[in-house]
Amino acid sequence: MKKELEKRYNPADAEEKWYKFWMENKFFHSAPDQRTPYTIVIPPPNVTGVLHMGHMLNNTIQDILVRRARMMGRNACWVPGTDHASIATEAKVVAKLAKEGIKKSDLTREQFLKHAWEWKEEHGGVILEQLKKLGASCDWDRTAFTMDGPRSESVLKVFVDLYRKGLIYRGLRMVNWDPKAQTVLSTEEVIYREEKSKLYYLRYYVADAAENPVKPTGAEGEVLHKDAKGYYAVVATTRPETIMGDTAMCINPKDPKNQWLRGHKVIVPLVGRVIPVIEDRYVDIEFGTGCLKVTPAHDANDYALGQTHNLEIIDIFNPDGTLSEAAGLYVGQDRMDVRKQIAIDLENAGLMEKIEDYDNKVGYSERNQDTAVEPRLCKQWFLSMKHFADIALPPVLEGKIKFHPNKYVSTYRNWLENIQDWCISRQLWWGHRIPAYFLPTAEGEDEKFVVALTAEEALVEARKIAGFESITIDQLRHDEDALDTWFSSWLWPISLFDGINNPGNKEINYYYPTCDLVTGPDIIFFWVARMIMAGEEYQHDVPFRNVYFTGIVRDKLGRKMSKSLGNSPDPLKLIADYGADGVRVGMLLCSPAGGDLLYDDSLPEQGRNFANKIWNAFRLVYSWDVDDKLPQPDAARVAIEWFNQKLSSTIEQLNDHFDKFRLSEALMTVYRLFWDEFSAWFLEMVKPAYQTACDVKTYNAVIELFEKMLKLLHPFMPFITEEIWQSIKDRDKADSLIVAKWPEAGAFSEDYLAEFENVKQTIAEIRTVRTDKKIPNRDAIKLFVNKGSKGYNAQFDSVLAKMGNTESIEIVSQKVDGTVAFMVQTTEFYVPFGSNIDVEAELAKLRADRTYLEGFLQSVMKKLSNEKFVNGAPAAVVENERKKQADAEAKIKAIDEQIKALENA
RNA sequence: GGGCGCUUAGCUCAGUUGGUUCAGAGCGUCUGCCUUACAAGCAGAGGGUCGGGGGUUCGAAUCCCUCAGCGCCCACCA
Repeated sequence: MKKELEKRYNPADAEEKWYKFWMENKFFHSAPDQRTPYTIVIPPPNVTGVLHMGHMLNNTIQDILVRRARMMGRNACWVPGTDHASIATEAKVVAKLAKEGIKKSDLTREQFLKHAWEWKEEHGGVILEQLKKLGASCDWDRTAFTMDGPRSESVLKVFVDLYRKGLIYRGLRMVNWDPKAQTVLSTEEVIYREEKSKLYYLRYYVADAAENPVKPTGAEGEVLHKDAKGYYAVVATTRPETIMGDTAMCINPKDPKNQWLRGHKVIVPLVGRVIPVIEDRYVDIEFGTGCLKVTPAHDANDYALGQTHNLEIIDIFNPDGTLSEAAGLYVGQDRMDVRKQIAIDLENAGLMEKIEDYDNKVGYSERNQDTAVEPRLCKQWFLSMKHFADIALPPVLEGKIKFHPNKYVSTYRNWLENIQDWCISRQLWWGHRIPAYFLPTAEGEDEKFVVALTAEEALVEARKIAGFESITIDQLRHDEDALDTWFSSWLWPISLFDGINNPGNKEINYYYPTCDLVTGPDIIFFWVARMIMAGEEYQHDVPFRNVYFTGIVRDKLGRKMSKSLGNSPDPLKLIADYGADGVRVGMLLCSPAGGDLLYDDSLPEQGRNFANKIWNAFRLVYSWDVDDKLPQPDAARVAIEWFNQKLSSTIEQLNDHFDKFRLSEALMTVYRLFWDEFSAWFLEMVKPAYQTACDVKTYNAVIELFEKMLKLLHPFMPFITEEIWQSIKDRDKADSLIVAKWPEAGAFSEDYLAEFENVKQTIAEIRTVRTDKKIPNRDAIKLFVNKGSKGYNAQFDSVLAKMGNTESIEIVSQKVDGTVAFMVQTTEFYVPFGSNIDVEAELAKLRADRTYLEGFLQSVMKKLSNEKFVNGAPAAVVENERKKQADAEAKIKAIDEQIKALENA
């Protein structure tokens, strides 16, 4: 006895049941074999992160690709994992400790890391559990972590290797300092924001007027400032708090305004330090007053100037952004507070010329967007990028790696062609500790270090250095810094298969290069480009063939989803409300590659409704009784033939969409196929009459077609399709839709399908007549067909009869009295109107149609009477126009006859 | 300042090399239906001079120029 099915699909039970089933049967697991591999590595989410809408979109897409590949017979391997996310995780641990009253600075490295690992164990991997709810078919046996054993070992080995290749070096550079996290950042990690700020004009009095009197040069446009205290220069700055670090003032040698300052010395306001006026063409004559204060320790350009002009460097900040002893003033106060205070003090001292409003760009840490980044002079580890740019550019330009959408190729090239060296050291503990060991050196002596995998190896290296032959391991000081997180991420497609530690092993040989990478364009530099570099360097091959860039998930108003705006829905709640399948469909419905997704609850709702539609189609078929003695109705025979062809044609389109990564369109193609063609047309055509059974031939065909539909739907909606797959007929225990074979497109004829569209149109017209003339659906009608050239084919009569509920279909040669007419292509159909007919309304409609056709005909005639067109256009196009002409003329003639008939009636 | 991209129906987007009635889809809107799979549904309907202007062509949403608006990335203008 068949069980009673719920009227609405209930996702919760099915999702849990089938995910468990897939796991137990190891359908997600992959091991190298004879099949062609299909590999995706997950963009590892932060280990302590939680699922957000961006992950939902990204992982839905990956799962769709993986599931389809699996059904295509590929050995699908989707490797999951998490990222240690050095800076973000360390910040979380620091914050957590702070709540408990523990300061990081009071802990040893070991103590801190213990807390961090505890935190990781507690919160780590939650996000992976959440992905399971979404239906992600990852090979969980392969779950990796960027800081686990094999990955850490890979990172260190690569560091040592690149150092030995001379590509990693240590250098004193102006770097970006995050005073909150107290670490340096790479240039890529700094994001600039436009801000309303102030431009302060400060007075720098001439210091040496006594021995070197100020002499106006008389140059045209010269600007001299003088008051009771003497001559002074005016310097415009956005950062008055840095004047304690000023060691020069700079003018452009060609600036007429400031010629008189040449060779003088000026006094830094408040500070009282006497500094030289230097000249450099770097200074923009047009900006401000043309006078620039030079603070070599706190601005990259000023630093360059300092190098050129041999200026003293005074670092006035502590690592936490407060003023240091070196500043002399405001010591211990925060730089932002000092900015406000010093403006007041300068004003009071009569040293402020004026203050103007100014739009400025300020750099912030990508991870910590409330603290401005401070340029700071530091010794750090760098990776020389020229070599990597050289090897990473060709595969993308030559199309060995394809970007979807393609426009990001320009972005990629632009970045690589202007690449800067990568600062890879971070002043953090949570991360891969840099395998460098410093040797003891005297004060003021240049640092000495060795790079090696372990302290023991470092010792061996160190002892080779003259003067250190008898050094002990305790005397080596392991570098305190950790590596940038991306220095491990860039190895991900290799390190997941242990290709660094075990070059050429079976796994790396089989799975590498991976196939598709799905990620956001915001990490094209951080991650995508660098993976290509690492891939070319260590595998001598690309890490992936295709990169699918997802858009950003925004709210309905186009705002980025964020915690602070509170406009981001909870993904797990969405899954609970709409079902995982519903949410997946919703995410994909309107997200073209590279295009932003404007999320709205109506999207998963549409997905849920679609799931329900599928469910009810199943309920219908499920409810049929089968009678093997019944003959197959002709309508069913025709319907099956038609749908087979329709299906084949759609599979071709669908595969094409997949091949071109047009996933939204792929989904929409299946959506329409199921809803419109399969449900609204096909099932209605084969549906047995009320309380009658279905013949066995039709039933079997319907089940088979339904199965094919389920296969096409499965990548998008894995749960409901598996649920129905398992219920629609008896199966072996381990049979599963997830490993079913993707349907192949059979033969089909475009002409046949087009002809069938005429049948559908005829049925639609009959329905319209029924509605207009208030003829109930249950009343059978007579249908007359005026023999026409196209638009009617008797082979579809059975379908026409069933769907239109006709009692007869009769060929006639002229309009039948007491009928209304409609036209499909050039064929006229007549349906008797039961009761009254509104002649005037009918005439008005016909005349409107006629007017339209007249206009259409005229435009066609215009083309055909144009000799240039007839001679210039391809014959097929011209022929087509002739057909259009004939059709239009035939239609007009028919309408005229109808009008005449009505007028006479 | 440099580079890239976008502008098609109320909304989100398709529209491949110019040429089938090419002006489309989904959603929304409107009308009528609780028809025995599904009201989370069914049957229909309306809606756009393809951002403006100019050009090439027999023919332009599609190619070229120009203007306007929007978005993204890069860049040291204090």
